[in-house]
Amino acid sequence: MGRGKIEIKKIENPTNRQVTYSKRRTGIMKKAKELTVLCDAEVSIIMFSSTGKFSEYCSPSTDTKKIFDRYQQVSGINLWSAQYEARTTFISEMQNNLNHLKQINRNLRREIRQRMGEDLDGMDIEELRGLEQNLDEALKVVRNRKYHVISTQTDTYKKKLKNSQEAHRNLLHELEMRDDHPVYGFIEDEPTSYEGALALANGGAHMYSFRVQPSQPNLHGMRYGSHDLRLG
Amino acid sequence: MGRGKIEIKKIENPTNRQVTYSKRRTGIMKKAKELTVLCDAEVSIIMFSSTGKFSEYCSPSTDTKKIFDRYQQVSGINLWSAQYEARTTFISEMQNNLNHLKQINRNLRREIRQRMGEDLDGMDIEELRGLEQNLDEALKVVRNRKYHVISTQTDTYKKKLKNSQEAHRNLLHELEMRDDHPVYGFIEDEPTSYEGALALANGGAHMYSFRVQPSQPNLHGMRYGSHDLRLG
DNA sequence: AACTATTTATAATC
DNA sequence: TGATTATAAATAGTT
Repeated sequence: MGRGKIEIKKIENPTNRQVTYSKRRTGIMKKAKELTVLCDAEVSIIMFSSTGKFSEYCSPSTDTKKIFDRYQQVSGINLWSAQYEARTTFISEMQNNLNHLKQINRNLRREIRQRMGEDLDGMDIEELRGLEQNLDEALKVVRNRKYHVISTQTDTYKKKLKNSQEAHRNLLHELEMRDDHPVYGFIEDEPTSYEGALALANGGAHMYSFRVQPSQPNLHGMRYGSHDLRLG
Repeated sequence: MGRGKIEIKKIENPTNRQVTYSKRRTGIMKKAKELTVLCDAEVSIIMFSSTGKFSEYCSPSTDTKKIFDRYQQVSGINLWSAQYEARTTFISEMQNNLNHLKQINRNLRREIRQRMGEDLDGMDIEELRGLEQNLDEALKVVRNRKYHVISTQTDTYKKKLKNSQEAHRNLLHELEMRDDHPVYGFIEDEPTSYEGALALANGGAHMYSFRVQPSQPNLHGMRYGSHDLRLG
């Protein structure tokens, strides 16, 4: 339609091509609008000119995204299904892992409660006897360990004290040699015997202050008693 | 264009609407093809009629997916981000939950190991003392429970035995009364005393066979000893 | 689905 | 670019 008929093939003159693109683009968009209104249709048009210029039309009742979703459903072409479905699988597997872990944690908690003498109602004699023996053995090991730690710490303390005393004596000696001034002796204000340390360890105050760094900060402060751990 | 001018508004007659849709759809598709060829453009058209019929056109040099990808880049609109990113967030949160659960799992296992007298190296005297006391108390509770269960079972057993004996006597009595035949007396082949049952419970054979149904089947068989639980 | 009178789109031109 | 216009193309109403 126009002053003359044209052959439908690429317009080589870039200016002409651009002009025609502009005119025909307007025409298509107008037609799309008319179709939308006249026929109550949903239409999405996306186009790029040869120079990369982008234009779109979308019927007002919807948006490009909805058209896109519907397109996928109808066409069966799933444009991002590969990634999407991979994720669905992944999520499903994670969900299973999560549930499995929760179950395991519940069991572990129950075991701890039983090891604390709680929740024993469901146990038969065999199980109770097994638990009793296990606790008995553990108690012995823990006691031995405690005594071992106490004696080690006492030894270390004695050694340090001895070194300190010696250093003090040497200092005194040096001072006496140099200035001939009399100086007060070393004063003991801590128990040095193993027995003393043991007594304190069984109920006394905080004699030893070098605490081991807790390796599980989120459990610290509620070990051997409280089990109010969230999540599972 | 046609026999008469028409107003651009929805065609109420469904048949007319469908006919017009069909004619104009053909027209737009033809225009799109011409535009593609004449102007070397990329065009994507997706449309749905009011009856839900789907049609599409895409310039042959490309495909709808590429057009959409390009559309996303140019428009900045992310066509699938909403669902996709929601999943990303969800996965991330699950990952955190999983890690948290794993950490809790490790802590619970460590506590069990320590309650079994293992893995005590990192514990200071305060902690060891706390554990020792806790084990000691638990042991007492478990022992009491065990004795309680044993005595209850023994009582039940005694009661059953008594009933059985009585039934037997009654039967004998009835027989004697009826036929005047001499019959062998009741034979005891199980210990009936509390002391006997206790002795067995502390190391003997499986006298009591009524086992409680395990409420954690996946832990059954490795309680109080093995902790080879997977996952975490 | 074919026809055709008419409207509409647009190629060439300014 | 934008307006004009002669003409090709599209299509509304009809068969």
